[in-house]
Amino acid sequence: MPLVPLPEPYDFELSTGRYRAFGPDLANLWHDGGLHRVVGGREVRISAAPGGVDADPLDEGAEPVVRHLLGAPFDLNAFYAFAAADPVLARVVERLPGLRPPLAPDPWEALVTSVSAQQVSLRAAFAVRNRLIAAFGERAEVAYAFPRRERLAEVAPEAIAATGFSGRKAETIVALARSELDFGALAGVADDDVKGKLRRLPGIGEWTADWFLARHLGRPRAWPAGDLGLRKAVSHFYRADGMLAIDDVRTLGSRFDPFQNLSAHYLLTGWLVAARSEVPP
DNA sequence: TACCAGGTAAAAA
DNA sequence: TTTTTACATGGT
Repeated sequence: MPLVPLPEPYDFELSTGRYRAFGPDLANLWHDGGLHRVVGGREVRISAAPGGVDADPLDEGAEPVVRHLLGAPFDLNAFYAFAAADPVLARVVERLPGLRPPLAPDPWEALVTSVSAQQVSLRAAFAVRNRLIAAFGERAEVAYAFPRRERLAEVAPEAIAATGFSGRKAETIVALARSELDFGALAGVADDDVKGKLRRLPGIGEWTADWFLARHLGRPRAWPAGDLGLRKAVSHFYRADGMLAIDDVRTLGSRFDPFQNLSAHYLLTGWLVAARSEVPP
Protein backbone atom coordinates (compact mmCIF):
# COMPACT_ATOMS: atom_id res chain seq x y z
CA MET A 1 0.00 0.00 0.00
CA PRO A 2 1.21 3.55 -0.74
CA LEU A 3 2.43 4.92 2.56
CA VAL A 4 2.46 8.61 3.33
CA PRO A 5 4.84 8.95 6.26
CA LEU A 6 4.07 11.31 9.12
CA PRO A 7 6.27 12.14 12.11
CA GLU A 8 5.50 10.25 15.32
CA PRO A 9 3.48 10.53 17.38
CA TYR A 10 0.45 10.51 15.13
CA ASP A 11 -3.04 9.32 16.07
CA PHE A 12 -5.12 9.09 12.91
CA GLU A 13 -8.45 8.44 14.64
CA LEU A 14 -8.01 11.29 17.10
CA SER A 15 -6.76 13.71 14.46
CA THR A 16 -9.65 13.09 12.06
CA GLY A 17 -12.29 13.45 14.77
CA ARG A 18 -13.32 16.78 13.31
CA TYR A 19 -14.78 14.95 10.31
CA ARG A 20 -17.11 12.90 12.50
CA ALA A 21 -17.91 15.02 15.55
CA PHE A 22 -20.42 17.34 13.88
CA GLY A 23 -21.89 15.00 11.31
CA PRO A 24 -20.46 13.93 7.95
CA ASP A 25 -18.51 16.25 5.66
CA LEU A 26 -19.21 15.18 2.09
CA ALA A 27 -15.91 16.64 0.85
CA ASN A 28 -13.85 14.99 3.62
CA LEU A 29 -15.92 11.94 4.26
CA TRP A 30 -15.33 9.44 7.02
CA HIS A 31 -16.36 6.11 5.54
CA ASP A 32 -15.74 2.61 6.80
CA GLY A 33 -12.79 3.58 8.98
CA GLY A 34 -11.06 5.80 6.44
CA LEU A 35 -11.12 9.40 5.25
CA HIS A 36 -12.21 9.91 1.64
CA ARG A 37 -11.38 13.02 -0.34
CA VAL A 38 -11.30 13.87 -4.03
CA VAL A 39 -7.81 14.97 -5.08
CA GLY A 40 -7.23 16.02 -8.67
CA GLY A 41 -10.52 14.47 -9.76
CA ARG A 42 -9.85 11.07 -8.17
CA GLU A 43 -11.13 9.88 -4.85
CA VAL A 44 -8.41 8.94 -2.37
CA ARG A 45 -9.02 6.76 0.64
CA ILE A 46 -6.79 7.56 3.61
CA SER A 47 -6.44 5.08 6.44
CA ALA A 48 -4.23 4.46 9.44
CA ALA A 49 -0.89 2.72 8.91
CA PRO A 50 2.31 2.26 10.91
CA GLY A 51 4.53 5.30 10.43
CA GLY A 52 1.83 7.44 8.83
CA VAL A 53 -1.22 6.70 6.69
CA ASP A 54 -2.03 4.69 3.62
CA ALA A 55 -3.44 6.72 0.74
CA ASP A 56 -5.01 4.82 -2.15
CA PRO A 57 -4.63 5.59 -4.97
CA LEU A 58 -1.64 7.85 -4.47
CA ASP A 59 -1.08 9.65 -7.76
CA GLU A 60 1.84 11.95 -8.28
CA GLY A 61 0.75 15.28 -6.88
CA ALA A 62 -1.70 13.78 -4.42
CA GLU A 63 0.84 13.19 -1.67
CA PRO A 64 1.40 16.90 -0.83
CA VAL A 65 -2.37 17.38 -0.61
CA VAL A 66 -2.76 14.41 1.71
CA ARG A 67 0.13 15.57 3.87
CA HIS A 68 -1.37 19.05 4.13
CA LEU A 69 -4.82 17.63 4.88
CA LEU A 70 -3.37 15.66 7.76
CA GLY A 71 -1.54 18.62 9.25
CA ALA A 72 1.97 17.50 8.39
CA PRO A 73 3.41 21.06 8.56
CA PHE A 74 2.89 21.26 12.33
CA ASP A 75 5.93 20.64 14.51
CA LEU A 76 4.30 18.63 17.28
CA ASN A 77 7.45 17.77 19.19
CA ALA A 78 8.54 21.39 19.49
CA PHE A 79 5.03 22.22 20.67
CA TYR A 80 5.07 19.44 23.28
CA ALA A 81 8.38 20.71 24.65
CA PHE A 82 6.90 24.20 24.83
CA ALA A 83 3.66 23.04 26.44
CA ALA A 84 5.48 21.21 29.21
CA ALA A 85 6.34 24.57 30.78
CA ASP A 86 2.67 25.52 31.18
CA PRO A 87 1.01 23.18 33.72
CA VAL A 88 -2.50 23.80 32.39
CA LEU A 89 -1.58 23.33 28.75
CA ALA A 90 0.65 20.40 29.64
CA ARG A 91 -2.30 18.55 31.16
CA VAL A 92 -4.42 19.11 28.06
CA VAL A 93 -1.62 18.02 25.72
CA GLU A 94 -0.83 14.89 27.72
CA ARG A 95 -4.36 13.66 27.19
CA LEU A 96 -4.27 14.13 23.42
CA PRO A 97 -1.02 12.53 22.26
CA GLY A 98 -0.67 12.43 18.50
CA LEU A 99 -3.37 14.98 17.77
CA ARG A 100 -2.30 16.65 14.53
CA PRO A 101 -4.91 19.23 13.49
CA PRO A 102 -6.11 18.68 9.91
CA LEU A 103 -5.69 21.55 7.45
CA ALA A 104 -8.07 22.43 4.64
CA PRO A 105 -5.98 21.73 1.53
CA ASP A 106 -7.74 24.33 -0.63
CA PRO A 107 -8.02 28.05 0.23
CA TRP A 108 -11.36 28.49 -1.52
CA GLU A 109 -12.87 25.54 0.33
CA ALA A 110 -11.40 26.84 3.60
CA LEU A 111 -13.06 30.23 3.16
CA VAL A 112 -16.47 28.92 2.16
CA THR A 113 -16.32 26.42 5.00
CA SER A 114 -15.64 29.18 7.50
CA VAL A 115 -18.41 31.36 6.10
CA SER A 116 -20.79 28.43 6.50
CA ALA A 117 -19.82 28.22 10.18
CA GLN A 118 -20.30 31.90 10.96
CA GLN A 119 -22.72 32.35 13.86
CA VAL A 120 -24.36 28.92 13.62
CA SER A 121 -23.52 25.66 15.40
CA LEU A 122 -21.02 23.41 13.65
CA ARG A 123 -23.73 20.77 13.23
CA ALA A 124 -25.90 23.28 11.41
CA ALA A 125 -22.90 24.47 9.39
CA PHE A 126 -22.02 20.93 8.31
CA ALA A 127 -25.62 20.18 7.33
CA VAL A 128 -26.01 23.31 5.24
CA ARG A 129 -22.58 22.98 3.66
CA ASN A 130 -23.27 19.38 2.68
CA ARG A 131 -26.30 20.55 0.74
CA LEU A 132 -24.11 23.08 -1.08
CA ILE A 133 -21.58 20.35 -1.86
CA ALA A 134 -24.24 17.94 -3.10
CA ALA A 135 -25.86 20.63 -5.25
CA PHE A 136 -22.74 22.14 -6.84
CA GLY A 137 -19.91 19.66 -6.27
CA GLU A 138 -19.14 16.52 -8.21
CA ARG A 139 -19.49 13.12 -6.69
CA ALA A 140 -16.64 10.66 -7.20
CA GLU A 141 -17.26 7.37 -5.37
CA VAL A 142 -18.57 8.09 -1.89
CA ALA A 143 -17.05 11.56 -1.47
CA TYR A 144 -17.67 14.77 -3.39
CA ALA A 145 -15.22 17.22 -4.87
CA PHE A 146 -15.91 20.53 -3.17
CA PRO A 147 -17.75 22.92 -5.53
CA ARG A 148 -15.23 24.81 -7.63
CA ARG A 149 -14.83 28.55 -7.35
CA GLU A 150 -15.52 28.98 -11.07
CA ARG A 151 -18.78 27.08 -10.71
CA LEU A 152 -20.10 29.19 -7.83
CA ALA A 153 -18.99 32.38 -9.57
CA GLU A 154 -21.63 31.79 -12.20
CA VAL A 155 -24.61 30.92 -10.03
CA ALA A 156 -27.15 33.32 -8.60
CA PRO A 157 -26.99 33.96 -4.84
CA GLU A 158 -30.58 32.73 -4.63
CA ALA A 159 -29.47 29.27 -5.77
CA ILE A 160 -26.98 29.13 -2.90
CA ALA A 161 -29.54 30.46 -0.44
CA ALA A 162 -31.80 27.60 -1.53
CA THR A 163 -29.35 25.17 0.09
CA GLY A 164 -29.88 26.83 3.49
CA PHE A 165 -27.46 29.74 3.62
CA SER A 166 -28.78 33.12 4.67
CA GLY A 167 -29.18 35.61 1.86
CA ARG A 168 -26.20 37.52 3.21
CA LYS A 169 -23.95 34.47 3.27
CA ALA A 170 -25.06 33.43 -0.20
CA GLU A 171 -24.02 36.85 -1.50
CA THR A 172 -20.75 36.58 0.40
CA ILE A 173 -19.93 33.27 -1.26
CA VAL A 174 -20.74 34.49 -4.77
CA ALA A 175 -18.75 37.69 -4.19
CA LEU A 176 -15.84 35.61 -2.90
CA ALA A 177 -15.96 33.45 -6.01
CA ARG A 178 -16.06 36.50 -8.29
CA SER A 179 -13.45 38.57 -6.45
CA GLU A 180 -10.10 39.44 -7.99
CA LEU A 181 -8.15 38.04 -5.06
CA ASP A 182 -5.80 35.14 -5.79
CA PHE A 183 -6.40 33.02 -2.69
CA GLY A 184 -3.52 30.70 -3.46
CA ALA A 185 -1.07 33.60 -3.48
CA LEU A 186 -1.91 34.32 0.16
CA ALA A 187 0.38 31.43 1.11
CA GLY A 188 3.31 33.78 0.56
CA VAL A 189 1.86 36.71 2.51
CA ALA A 190 2.46 37.66 6.15
CA ASP A 191 -0.29 36.93 8.69
CA ASP A 192 -1.47 40.51 9.19
CA ASP A 193 -1.52 41.22 5.47
CA VAL A 194 -3.53 38.05 4.79
CA LYS A 195 -6.06 39.25 7.34
CA GLY A 196 -6.11 42.72 5.82
CA LYS A 197 -6.73 41.43 2.29
CA LEU A 198 -9.45 39.00 3.37
CA ARG A 199 -11.25 41.49 5.56
CA ARG A 200 -11.67 43.83 2.63
CA LEU A 201 -14.08 41.28 1.16
CA PRO A 202 -17.74 41.68 2.15
CA GLY A 203 -18.86 39.12 4.70
CA ILE A 204 -15.33 38.29 5.84
CA GLY A 205 -14.50 39.52 9.32
CA GLU A 206 -11.62 38.91 11.70
CA TRP A 207 -12.92 35.54 12.85
CA THR A 208 -13.08 34.12 9.32
CA ALA A 209 -9.64 35.52 8.48
CA ASP A 210 -8.18 34.03 11.67
CA TRP A 211 -9.53 30.58 10.87
CA PHE A 212 -8.15 30.85 7.34
CA LEU A 213 -4.70 31.42 8.85
CA ALA A 214 -5.21 28.61 11.33
CA ARG A 215 -7.02 25.90 9.35
CA HIS A 216 -5.73 26.46 5.83
CA LEU A 217 -2.34 28.15 6.02
CA GLY A 218 -1.43 26.46 9.30
CA ARG A 219 0.29 29.62 10.54
CA PRO A 220 1.85 28.87 13.93
CA ARG A 221 0.66 32.12 15.56
CA ALA A 222 -2.95 32.09 14.30
CA TRP A 223 -5.25 32.64 17.29
CA PRO A 224 -9.00 33.10 16.63
CA ALA A 225 -9.65 35.04 19.83
CA GLY A 226 -13.20 35.87 18.82
CA ASP A 227 -14.19 32.25 18.42
CA LEU A 228 -16.92 31.28 20.87
CA GLY A 229 -15.62 27.74 21.29
CA LEU A 230 -12.08 28.94 21.95
CA ARG A 231 -13.38 31.51 24.43
CA LYS A 232 -15.21 28.78 26.31
CA ALA A 233 -12.22 26.45 26.17
CA VAL A 234 -9.75 29.05 27.39
CA SER A 235 -12.17 30.18 30.08
CA HIS A 236 -12.65 26.59 31.20
CA PHE A 237 -8.95 25.84 31.52
CA TYR A 238 -7.58 29.22 32.66
CA ARG A 239 -10.34 30.68 34.78
CA ALA A 240 -12.37 29.30 37.65
CA ASP A 241 -15.72 30.73 36.59
CA GLY A 242 -17.27 33.00 34.02
CA MET A 243 -16.41 33.59 30.42
CA LEU A 244 -13.45 35.64 29.31
CA ALA A 245 -14.05 38.62 27.04
CA ILE A 246 -12.66 38.52 23.53
CA ASP A 247 -9.97 41.05 24.40
CA ASP A 248 -8.89 38.94 27.36
CA VAL A 249 -8.62 35.86 25.15
CA ARG A 250 -6.63 37.86 22.63
CA THR A 251 -4.24 39.02 25.35
CA LEU A 252 -3.93 35.56 26.80
CA GLY A 253 -2.89 34.27 23.40
CA SER A 254 0.57 35.78 23.76
CA ARG A 255 1.16 33.26 26.53
CA PHE A 256 1.29 30.55 23.82
CA ASP A 257 3.57 32.41 21.42
CA PRO A 258 4.75 31.09 18.96
CA PHE A 259 2.41 28.08 19.21
CA GLN A 260 -0.97 29.84 19.34
CA ASN A 261 -2.46 27.73 16.55
CA LEU A 262 -1.60 24.33 18.04
CA SER A 263 -2.54 25.60 21.50
CA ALA A 264 -5.95 26.68 20.21
CA HIS A 265 -6.57 23.29 18.61
CA TYR A 266 -5.51 21.36 21.69
CA LEU A 267 -7.53 23.56 24.04
CA LEU A 268 -10.61 23.28 21.81
CA THR A 269 -10.32 19.52 21.50
CA GLY A 270 -9.53 19.12 25.20
CA TRP A 271 -12.55 21.19 26.10
CA LEU A 272 -14.78 19.25 23.72
CA VAL A 273 -13.68 15.98 25.29
CA ALA A 274 -14.15 17.34 28.81
CA ALA A 275 -17.57 18.77 28.01
CA ARG A 276 -18.71 15.43 26.60
CA SER A 277 -17.64 13.37 29.57
CA GLU A 278 -19.30 15.81 32.00
CA VAL A 279 -22.78 15.03 30.78
CA PRO A 280 -23.96 11.51 31.64
CA PRO A 281 -26.04 9.81 28.93
C1' DT B 1 -41.42 26.52 22.50
C1' DA B 2 -37.81 29.10 23.02
C1' DC B 3 -32.96 29.65 22.83
C1' DC B 4 -28.28 29.08 21.56
C1' DA B 5 -24.64 28.11 18.16
C1' DG B 6 -16.71 28.20 16.22
C1' DG B 7 -20.11 36.13 13.12
C1' DT B 8 -20.88 40.13 10.17
C1' DA B 9 -22.58 44.42 8.78
C1' DA B 10 -25.75 47.90 9.10
C1' DA B 11 -28.97 50.58 12.02
C1' DA B 12 -29.87 52.84 16.17
C1' DA B 13 -28.61 55.05 20.30
C1' DT C 1 -18.39 56.09 19.48
C1' DT C 2 -20.77 52.07 21.38
C1' DT C 3 -24.80 49.03 21.45
C1' DT C 4 -28.46 46.58 19.19
C1' DT C 5 -30.54 43.98 15.56
C1' DA C 6 -31.37 40.83 11.41
C1' DC C 7 -29.94 36.92 9.51
C1' DA C 8 -31.49 31.13 8.59
C1' DT C 9 -30.65 26.52 10.19
C1' DG C 10 -30.15 22.44 13.46
C1' DG C 11 -30.23 20.61 18.00
C1' DT C 12 -32.06 20.52 22.69
